[in-house]
Amino acid sequence: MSYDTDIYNALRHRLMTNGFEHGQKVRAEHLRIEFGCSASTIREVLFRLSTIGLVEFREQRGFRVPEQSRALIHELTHLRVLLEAEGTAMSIRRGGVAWEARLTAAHHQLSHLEMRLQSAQDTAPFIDLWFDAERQFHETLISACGSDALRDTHHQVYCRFRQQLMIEDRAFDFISENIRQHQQILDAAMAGDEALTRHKIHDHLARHLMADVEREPA
Amino acid sequence: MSYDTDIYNALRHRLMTNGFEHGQKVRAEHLRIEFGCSASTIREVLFRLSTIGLVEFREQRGFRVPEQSRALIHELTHLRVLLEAEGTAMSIRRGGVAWEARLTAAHHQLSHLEMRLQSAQDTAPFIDLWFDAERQFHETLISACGSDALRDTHHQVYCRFRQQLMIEDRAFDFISENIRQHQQILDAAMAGDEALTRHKIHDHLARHLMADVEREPA
DNA sequence: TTCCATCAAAATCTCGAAATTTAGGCGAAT
DNA sequence: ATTCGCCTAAATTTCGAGATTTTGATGGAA
Repeated sequence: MSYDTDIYNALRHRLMTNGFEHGQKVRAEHLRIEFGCSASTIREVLFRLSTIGLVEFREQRGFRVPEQSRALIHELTHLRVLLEAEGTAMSIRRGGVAWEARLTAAHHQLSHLEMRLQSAQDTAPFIDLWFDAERQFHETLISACGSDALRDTHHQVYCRFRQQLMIEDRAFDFISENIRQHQQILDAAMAGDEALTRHKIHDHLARHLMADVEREPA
Repeated sequence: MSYDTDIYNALRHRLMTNGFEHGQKVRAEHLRIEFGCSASTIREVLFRLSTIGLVEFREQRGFRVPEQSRALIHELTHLRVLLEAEGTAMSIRRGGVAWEARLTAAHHQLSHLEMRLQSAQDTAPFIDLWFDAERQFHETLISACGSDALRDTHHQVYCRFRQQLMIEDRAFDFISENIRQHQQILDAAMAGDEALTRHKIHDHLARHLMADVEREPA
């Protein structure tokens, strides 16, 4: 793994989790010192990240983290539904036992984590683990779709989605509903029911579309 | 427009049309001389292009244009159908008169060009114009979808698709069928029939999925 | 107080060169 | 004739400096 790529991955991960505030400026100069490399190297990496939308570039004004936007979360959720539903349907057709095994394994990990979350006093130490497990489950869903282009596209959308969502305090408020929905997706997929699986994926992601409605009355 | 961005757009355009051969190495050193800038600047641009898949980066071995792959064309076509059908359906719901006007205009331009193509002796001078007009028509279809994220994603997929397809000798073999299909898409969209529009978009792009079957018997 | 010009500090942007790595040719040994 | 290792040329990667631009603060005028 090259130097460039290391920094690229490190920054991408930080941008997807909680390393930066929305709208905050990304100071290439500071990162240069932190990573101990030249400004050009940082600049390269930031340009790469700007191409997929994880940072915004403005001429002569450097890079900054995109503002959080309810509208953008909607758009990215919509794309996720589109890509994940299609990718999962393709996986059901092409997948086979190996895929079913991977999916069951991913769900088991996630499920196990969510169970522990329900009874935990302090959810903080689980946050990173849960996000990883959730990502793993959703990526496994589409992993047998046979289209690298679809997986790549989904990955980009997913990164931006995760960045927009960041860590919400209410992340685990609906954990029991999450457990139920993940189980339903798994069941439908294992039963080979494409239509039902699409439907359940839509339902699962739709909560991000509902957020506005929830808040309106408050 | 910044220097960086100029070079980015120039190279992207060249990669999408016929500036490079598939699999050919992209020599940063040569481009540096051609564009009269430093190696770092070229490198930045190439990294950006690699993030969306227009060039491939291999550590210590520079950048190269992706190989042409029938499978990849299939995958990108599939994504185009997914994104364009959805985006157009949204445009039908949200778009209004302004969008209908834009779409009619784009189709008129394309249609006019295709008519001239049919009767032209030498199609070569029309190629670039036609590709631009076709892109314009398809981008206009989704232009009122209300989702920047969908438009951005479609743009990336479209760039890669165009690069994979490049200029085929047979580009205009089916020009009369193209005219008919574009007209059908326009009619369905103007009639506000989402389902029919989706269907016609699928039919129109499906010819890229059929290419294998066509060639198999030969 | 508010607005605007000026100036200094900090950040961005581009470049050319040095260090590192790959690519390809040449000749010797099997 | 083929293979292997060496050597040179060419390409890459990284860096730090200098030029340019933005940012933020200070001070004077309305």
